[in-house]
Amino acid sequence: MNTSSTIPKSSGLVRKGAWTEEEDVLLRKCIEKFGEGKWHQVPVRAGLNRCRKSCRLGWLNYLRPHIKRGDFSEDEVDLILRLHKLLGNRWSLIAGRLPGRTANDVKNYWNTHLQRKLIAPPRQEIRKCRALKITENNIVRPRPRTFSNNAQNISWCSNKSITNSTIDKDGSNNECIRINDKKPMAEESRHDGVQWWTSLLANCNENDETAVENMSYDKLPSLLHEEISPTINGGISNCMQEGQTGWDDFSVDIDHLWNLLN
DNA sequence: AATCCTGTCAACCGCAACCTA
DNA sequence: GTAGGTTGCGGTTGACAGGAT
Repeated sequence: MNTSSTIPKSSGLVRKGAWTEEEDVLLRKCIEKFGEGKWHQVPVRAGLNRCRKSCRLGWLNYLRPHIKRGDFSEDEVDLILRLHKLLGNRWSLIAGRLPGRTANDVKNYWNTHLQRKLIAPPRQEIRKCRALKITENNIVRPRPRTFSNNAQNISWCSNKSITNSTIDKDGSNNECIRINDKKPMAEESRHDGVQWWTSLLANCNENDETAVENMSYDKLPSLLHEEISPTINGGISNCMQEGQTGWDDFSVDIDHLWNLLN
């Protein structure tokens, strides 16, 4: 972030481009004083000639405490692969499971290191890949959002009240989520959420139990075939139900997922 | 030594979801 | 119900560094 040597680009009144050390200090002081959030006020409060997005990004990706820099460990890479297989490009969710890593970091790492490996494996491995049976995997795409107190009665996605789901397989062997339209108690719903993850993982493991256990090229093709299922998108909303007010609650379910992954 | 090529990553942009009046 | 404002996400871009030629 501190690349004051670079020539700042400017368009109109709002500064763009790399942040200077001085700007970093101003932003840090502002956040320390007023806390995170209210990003539209941050540029004024901090005395920065930056747009609120730039301020937010600067804080979240670089100035926030405990940001981890440097190479990803094997464990981290393994986890990224597992979660990406499960969640798709939900970088913020994946980053949420990697302490000190930001969504931008994870996304960049995926695009530069992992995606390249997936798309262009070494020639000698291509033949191996072809020989493998390729299975399709559905990707869960929860839409992370913040929820106010008012929002707790709102279904996570805009679908009707979806409360219980099971993973099902139709005749074509495509997995889908069957939504049952009933309203469980809060505890029940959380349990359902855990069950949902459990079922999902069980299904994933059924397809290729060790596909992401060992990061080798001959295991990668199955990761390439990801389909986004809108029904799954609805299904995951089951994880957040009555009495669950936001991602804090959801993270509990993610914790279960985490345990299941390990 | 100069130039080109490629990889990396910080930062920006557009957009959908959400909030509030 | 809705319009305007805000937030956060993911995709993309562009500057820079280092290696190859």
